[in-house]
Amino acid sequence: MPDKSDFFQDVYAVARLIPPGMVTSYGAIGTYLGAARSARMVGWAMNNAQEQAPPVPAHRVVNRNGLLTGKGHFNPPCRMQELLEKEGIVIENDQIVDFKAHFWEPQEALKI
DNA sequence: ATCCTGACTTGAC
DNA sequence: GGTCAAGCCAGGA
Repeated sequence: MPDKSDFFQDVYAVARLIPPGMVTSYGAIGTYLGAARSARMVGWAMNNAQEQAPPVPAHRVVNRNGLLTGKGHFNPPCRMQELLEKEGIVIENDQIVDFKAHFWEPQEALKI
């Protein structure tokens, strides 16, 4: 059934596990999946995530800088920022304020 | 088949 | 501390 690699499904699964008000980085997911050097694939997976039936909170996934790099890839751009702000995350200049405090690590959430 | 690009990360200067 | 360059895998031309 896996049209795409299971890696993609795994990325979606982890992304959906991200609790509201929390954000994570592509590398964090990649590292958890064992693809630390393939953070780009995580981003590519997110591109398909928009077509996935179960909505994937891609807006909770940002780069290691806490910068909303994928903002322009959303259906309506800037939607990402609004969604994050709606969840209580403060964003300034397309960058998450106190990103470290809102950082969510799959390895920690899924218990080591 | 090659070359380039891309929602990234890390190491080095 | 910021900036540059290389590495990474997949997809499109």
